[in-house]
Amino acid sequence: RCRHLVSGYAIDSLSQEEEQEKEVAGSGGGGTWEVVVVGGRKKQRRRKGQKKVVVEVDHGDELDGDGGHERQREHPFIVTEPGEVARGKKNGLDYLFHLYEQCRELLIQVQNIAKDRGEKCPTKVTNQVFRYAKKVGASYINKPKMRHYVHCYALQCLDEDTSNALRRSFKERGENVGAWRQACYKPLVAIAARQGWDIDAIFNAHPRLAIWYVPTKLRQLCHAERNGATAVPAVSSSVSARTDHVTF
Amino acid sequence: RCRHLVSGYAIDSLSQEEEQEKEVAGSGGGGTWEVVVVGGRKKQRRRKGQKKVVVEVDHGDELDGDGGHERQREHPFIVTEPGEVARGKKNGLDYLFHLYEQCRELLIQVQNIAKDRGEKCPTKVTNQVFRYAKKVGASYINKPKMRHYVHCYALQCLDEDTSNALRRSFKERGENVGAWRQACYKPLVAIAARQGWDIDAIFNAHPRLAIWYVPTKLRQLCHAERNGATAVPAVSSSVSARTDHVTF
DNA sequence: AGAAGGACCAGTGGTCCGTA
DNA sequence: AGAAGGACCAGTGGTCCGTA
Repeated sequence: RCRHLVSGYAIDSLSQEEEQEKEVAGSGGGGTWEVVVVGGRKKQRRRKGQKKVVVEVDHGDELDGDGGHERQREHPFIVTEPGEVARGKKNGLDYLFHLYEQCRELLIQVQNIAKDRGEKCPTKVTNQVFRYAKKVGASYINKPKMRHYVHCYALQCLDEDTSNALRRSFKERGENVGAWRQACYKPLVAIAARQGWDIDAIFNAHPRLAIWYVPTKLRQLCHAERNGATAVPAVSSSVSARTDHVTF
Repeated sequence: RCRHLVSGYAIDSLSQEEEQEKEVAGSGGGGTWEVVVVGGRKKQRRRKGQKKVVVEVDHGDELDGDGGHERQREHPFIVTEPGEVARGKKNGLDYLFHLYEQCRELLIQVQNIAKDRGEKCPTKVTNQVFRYAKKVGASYINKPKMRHYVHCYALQCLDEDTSNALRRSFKERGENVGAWRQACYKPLVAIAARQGWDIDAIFNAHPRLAIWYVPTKLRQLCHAERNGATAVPAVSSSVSARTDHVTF
């Protein structure tokens, strides 16, 4: 239950490669730790319609004869009930929420360092915090994952009973994580409706939630729901595809 | 005294070129307006040690046969007493401070638009605000200028008497704007000292100042002054040159 | 020499899509 | 098919330095 978090902070910058050896992967919701290092290499991806020439650079056999190691991916999440430990190569939702608490601790450390140095002090979980997470060995924390599930954590913060009920219901029905994640939007929009639709204010009023950016899609859903129940695209499909872009 | 500010807001994006015709330059501190359009073109600058090949692209004789116009630069600031109107091709410090108030109004407009659209709402004067300023014709507002004098405006907000006294003193001694600007740091650091050194908190506590980012140099001076009066580099020289960079 | 501001650049927020 | 996350990209904060 008590997660390991490398404490203290080192002083100099650190490349991603330097991290590759000390891999730590969280397991279920329990206290187990697996340390895994696996081989293999990745290729660059190519962006759609990017047409640009990609030069394949081979980093193999460089100075460090040791060769590269590939970081093991975290086990996928499954829908678990509150308190339930995921079995097999899966992680449960208590563990997911725990990662958000860990990010908060990391942010606090980053803030303290910044204050000490007289530098500007982040109030949100920024890239700097994710970089710091890597640096102190919490390499299982990454931006795309944390941003992906922010609204799920928001529901957990703002209405734990509803969050728990949703988990039980989706587990019972054998739904996958993606379906559960989608379903988290609706009760949040309902909360926003009760509180005057200001989702930013709702996030900022909650001490653990205030450090997270409001996810774009949640913001859009609140906006759409407020402006007439007309043509509200059920929480399933992508709102962003329908967004008119009008800027200055 | 009552400055013109284009009201209402247009809907689509606007390139910089489209702005070039409706140039409005503020004059002194009075109510005069000069509308100036002058000819000429600029070249790209080349960055120091950049060695990269620069392709000169000629945009002349494009669709709009009218040809390009060059924006007239704003008149330089001179040190004026409170209430004093700058004469000749100069702008006074009341006008400088007025620009900060105008930025605040522009930010409020940008915020209202964002709220209407359900988009994220800036709390500070961001690039978006400067872009909006250009769009509504306030092309005499630009980021480098506003950032350059933020701490001078901060002093004006936080201690108007000291700010006024400093202006009178520097005018009397015939000092130029740069010297006055430098001198604004010291009383600000003194204010910070009295209030526990938290310059961010000081900015945020003031309604008109809270929308401005704390300037790097002011932050550094506060930090240096707090950490022992030892080796504090008189406000004159660059602090940034002495800054150790230690990041993650 | 003193000053205004176009334009650059490192690092951000946001998330796509090649990967497993 | 479902999911994790490396890596990309448009637009940011910050300010240098070519310009007048």
